[in-house]
Amino acid sequence: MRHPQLAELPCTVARPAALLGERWMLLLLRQVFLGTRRFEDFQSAMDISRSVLADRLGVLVDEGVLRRVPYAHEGRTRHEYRLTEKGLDLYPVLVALRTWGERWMAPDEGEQFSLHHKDCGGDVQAKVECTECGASLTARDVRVTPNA
Amino acid sequence: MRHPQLAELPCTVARPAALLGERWMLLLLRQVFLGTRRFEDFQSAMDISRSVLADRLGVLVDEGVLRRVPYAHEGRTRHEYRLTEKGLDLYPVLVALRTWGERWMAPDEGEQFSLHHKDCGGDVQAKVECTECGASLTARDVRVTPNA
DNA sequence: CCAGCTGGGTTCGGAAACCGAACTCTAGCT
DNA sequence: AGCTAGAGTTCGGTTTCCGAACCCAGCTGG
Repeated sequence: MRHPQLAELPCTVARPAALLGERWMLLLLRQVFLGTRRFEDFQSAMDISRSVLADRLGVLVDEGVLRRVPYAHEGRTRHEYRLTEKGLDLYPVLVALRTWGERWMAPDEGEQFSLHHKDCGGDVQAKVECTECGASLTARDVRVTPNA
Repeated sequence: MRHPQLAELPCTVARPAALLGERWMLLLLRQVFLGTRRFEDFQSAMDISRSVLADRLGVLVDEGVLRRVPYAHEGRTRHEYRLTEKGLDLYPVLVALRTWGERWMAPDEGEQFSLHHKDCGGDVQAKVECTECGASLTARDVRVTPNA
């Protein structure tokens, strides 16, 4: 199973994992959520090669995670890449990465940036929750059952 | 910045993203959380080449996400790969992927497997939460501030 | 009106990563 | 001693990635 074919497995973990597990994808999304929108800005922020950057942005646009929006800049039409609804909905994945990174890979210098709830100023964290009883769960609290 | 160097950035999103954004890593972790432990089982479940599988498992062991545990099997010593505490703590990332996949990439056939809270049987979901007020947040509810 | 600059890419040839198949090594079983 | 099975390692050929160079459209300045 070459990697591309994995994306067609009928599994809601494998499919996103195959898409976001491509090199650069998560880094690219991190950058998007930090507010980067333009080709040149991605390129200088991440130091990725132009051809691969063009390719990855294209994939994300094809998948409907980003959309290419024209806008006026100094009297010219330019484009920027913006998150769609589908893309915005990836936020928990990125926050989960950060929550894990904070706990297990924290750099000595402390964080580059902070996240706060706009309304109350509180800290932001990813959690796994039971939709029934509202309990906060770890892997050990969950039972996996294969479907028919 | 070649991809490997990204892992040394002092950023708690970039570092995990560089590790898990390597090809196969997320798929491998999915498999681990589904209960796969042995080399041969990973190989047949994912159809990854043996050399790359050996390499990736090695990286995860070096990073402390997995540990190689000897155990007895039909009177012989064998090894299996098991999640460490650090590895178990990646659960929210995988559940976040699944929550997103369910919403945006669901296959027609329905899910391969279900997740339920052992105690109450309820459904399991990843969420972003404010640790202060407990509100459930989206990307739009969060303010990003660069640190000094 | 033509050269130059800038954002946003595409097109190379060489380097790195990946692949399947074959090989190795260790241990028990016959 | 020979066979089997798990767990890798090695090897030659194919993809994918990279940096650098090139392309194109639309101002700007001379």
